[in-house]
Amino acid sequence: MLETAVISIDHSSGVPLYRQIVDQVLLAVSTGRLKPGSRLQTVRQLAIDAQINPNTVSRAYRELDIRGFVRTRRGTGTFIVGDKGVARDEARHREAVEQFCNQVLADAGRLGLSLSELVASLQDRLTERR
Amino acid sequence: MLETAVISIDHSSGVPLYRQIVDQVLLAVSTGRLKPGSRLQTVRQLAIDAQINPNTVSRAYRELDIRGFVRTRRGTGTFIVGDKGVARDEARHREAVEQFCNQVLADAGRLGLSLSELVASLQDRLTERR
DNA sequence: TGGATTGTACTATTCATATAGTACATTAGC
DNA sequence: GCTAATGTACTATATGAATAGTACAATCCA
Repeated sequence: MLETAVISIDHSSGVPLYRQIVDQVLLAVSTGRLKPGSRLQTVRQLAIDAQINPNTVSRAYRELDIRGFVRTRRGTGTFIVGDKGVARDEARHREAVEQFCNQVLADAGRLGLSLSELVASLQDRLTERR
Repeated sequence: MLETAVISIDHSSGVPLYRQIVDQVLLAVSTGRLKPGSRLQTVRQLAIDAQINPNTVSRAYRELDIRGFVRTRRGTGTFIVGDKGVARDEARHREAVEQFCNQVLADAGRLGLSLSELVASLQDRLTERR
């Protein structure tokens, strides 16, 4: 039971749930947060945690399996595959940052927060950190 | 024809198209990129540019109209509304920014994205503007 | 006045997504 | 072998989103 809760679902983002799962696992792999052999949450557990249907989780895991990033075994669980995990993929990582920022901006826009004040606030935290 | 193409659609993001439009307009308003009186692209033009259906654009504009951010007039176009900027509570606003940033940092952390690269990416967008 | 432009309404259709519910298959471990 | 846990298959259903197509309404402008 070493699996960490890497996956969190945003029900209001508009992004398909199964896709949020896939994306987050891929990202976690590319950042090294999930290493080969790491065990994902069980289908049922993630379904409970994220308050979604087990079928939806299963679908996401199956897609990851097909794409070769995880290996799934009935009765056992779903695990990150050994050497598919290629050392941190820089391109993918940059893409992830881009997408994440896009989402942040969209959310901010909805809340009426401006880009400049976000940057300012985040920057403060950068300098604060020692 | 002074409207600038503020809106770009990502067909592969999973985010509903009409929602991308709404979000981007809100963001552009909050950053001052779109000012009161600015004219949005026409329904048909944006539909062509973004390669989507005019109905989808219309739906987005209608939502923005209902929420009071734009004013739409047949035969004329769709324009950013004057003072939706409501005199705002600065303290409350700063608090909102703080909370939002906390959430962003939590999400980023879970995904394995560092604060510094986020700030860098967001900063790029600040200077990109024109 | 008349035509061009703009946004809207409406119906129908297609597709993806998510869900519920049930049953089953595989594996681990006692 | 038995049981619990795991993932899977299947059917059915509901909903949202996007599209196509057509017609219409309001406005502007020459």
